[in-house]
Amino acid sequence: MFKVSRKSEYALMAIQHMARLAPDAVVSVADLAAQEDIPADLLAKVLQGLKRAGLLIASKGAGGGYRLARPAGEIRFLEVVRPFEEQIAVVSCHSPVTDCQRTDACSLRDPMSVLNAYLMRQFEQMTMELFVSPHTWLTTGPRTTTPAEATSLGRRA
Amino acid sequence: MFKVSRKSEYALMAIQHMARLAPDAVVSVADLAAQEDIPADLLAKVLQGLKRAGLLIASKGAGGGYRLARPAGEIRFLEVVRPFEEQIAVVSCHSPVTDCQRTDACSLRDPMSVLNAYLMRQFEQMTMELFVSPHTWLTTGPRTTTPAEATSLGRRA
DNA sequence: TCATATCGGACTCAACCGGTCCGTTACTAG
DNA sequence: CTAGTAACGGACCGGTTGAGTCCGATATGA
Repeated sequence: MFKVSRKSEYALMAIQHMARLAPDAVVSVADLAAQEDIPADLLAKVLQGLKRAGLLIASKGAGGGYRLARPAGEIRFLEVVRPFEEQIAVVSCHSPVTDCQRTDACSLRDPMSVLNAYLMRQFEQMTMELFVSPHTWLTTGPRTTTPAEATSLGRRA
Repeated sequence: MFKVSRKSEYALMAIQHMARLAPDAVVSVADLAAQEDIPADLLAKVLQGLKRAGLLIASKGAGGGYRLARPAGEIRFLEVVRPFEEQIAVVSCHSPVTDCQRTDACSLRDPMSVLNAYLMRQFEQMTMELFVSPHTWLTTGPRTTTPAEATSLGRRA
C-alpha cells in the first residue's frame, strides 16, 4: 500500500529538479533524463502528463523544453501524482474506478472514508516546497495552513 | 496509490466481523466466508496470515475456527494490513524490498521519509475500534493517545 | 529547410494479484 | 476408536497492470 507508481516518482523528481533551476529555466527531456538517470521515452510521457495537468509549460522546436508553470510552493503533492494514479483511495469501495459489488452494505466504506478524507486533507496541504528544501519546510510548515487546522486523526474536528 | 490489497480488505472485514460477536466466540472460515461473501479458499489464507501475526487464535477440528486474540481496541490498523502488504512505503527508496539503485544520491529519499514517518505514526495510533463503531471512535479518539501528540504534518514536533 | 523537441499511439514483457485446487494434519464429538 | 470437521499450506493459473520501448507525426527556431 501507499506506494506510488514509478511514473509518479519520476514526476516528483522532475519537478524537484526544475524547481532548483533558475525560475524560468527551460530543460529538455533528453537533458533531464540524462541528469536524473531516467529512461528518456518514459520521462517524456511523464512530462507530457504534467503539462496536460497544467503544471508545466512546453515549448517545441530547437532550444525548447519544459519549465514550471508556477513556483514549487504553489504546486501540491497531489497534483503532481494524480495524473499517474488512477486510484487514490484506500479501499475499493471509494473511487468510481473499481467494482465494489457490496456497494450498499459495504462495512468498510464508512470507517475507511474517515481515514480517506483525513489523508487527502494532509496531502492537499503539502506542497512541492518540501522537496526543494525539506528542512526549511519542516520547521516553517506549509504556508497555506492556518494554525487552527492542527488536528490529528481521530480527534474531534 | 494508497490502495490496499484485496487480502487486506478481507482481513479488515474479518476482524471487524469477529469483533462484533461475543468476546470469545469462535467462527469457522466457511461461515465467515458465507456471511461476508468472500471466496472461502482465499479467506482461509487471509485468516492463516492473521493467525501467524498473532491477531487470531485458531482451533482445529469439529466445532473449531478462529477467534480474536485481543479486543479490537488493542489491534492496530497496521498490524492487520501488514501481513498482506510487502511494501509499506511511499517511494521505492524506503523499504528494503525494492531495488532503488540511486540509494545514496536519491533526491526523494529525504523529503519522503518525512512524509513516511508521519503516515506511519498516524496509522500506529489507529485501532480496529474505528471499524466496529466509527462514530464513537471519531468523537472520543484513540484511547492510547496522549493529547500532546496532536501534531499535524509540517508543524514542528 | 533542416535539425530539434514535443506529442502520442501501439506494443512488449514481466511481475503481481486474486482466486482455485488439493492433499495433509490435527482435533473433537459421538 | 473412528469418522467427520476444520485449519494448514503448497502448487498452480489466468488476467491485469505497470515499466519501458519504438516510431511516426507535428511544430518550431536557427
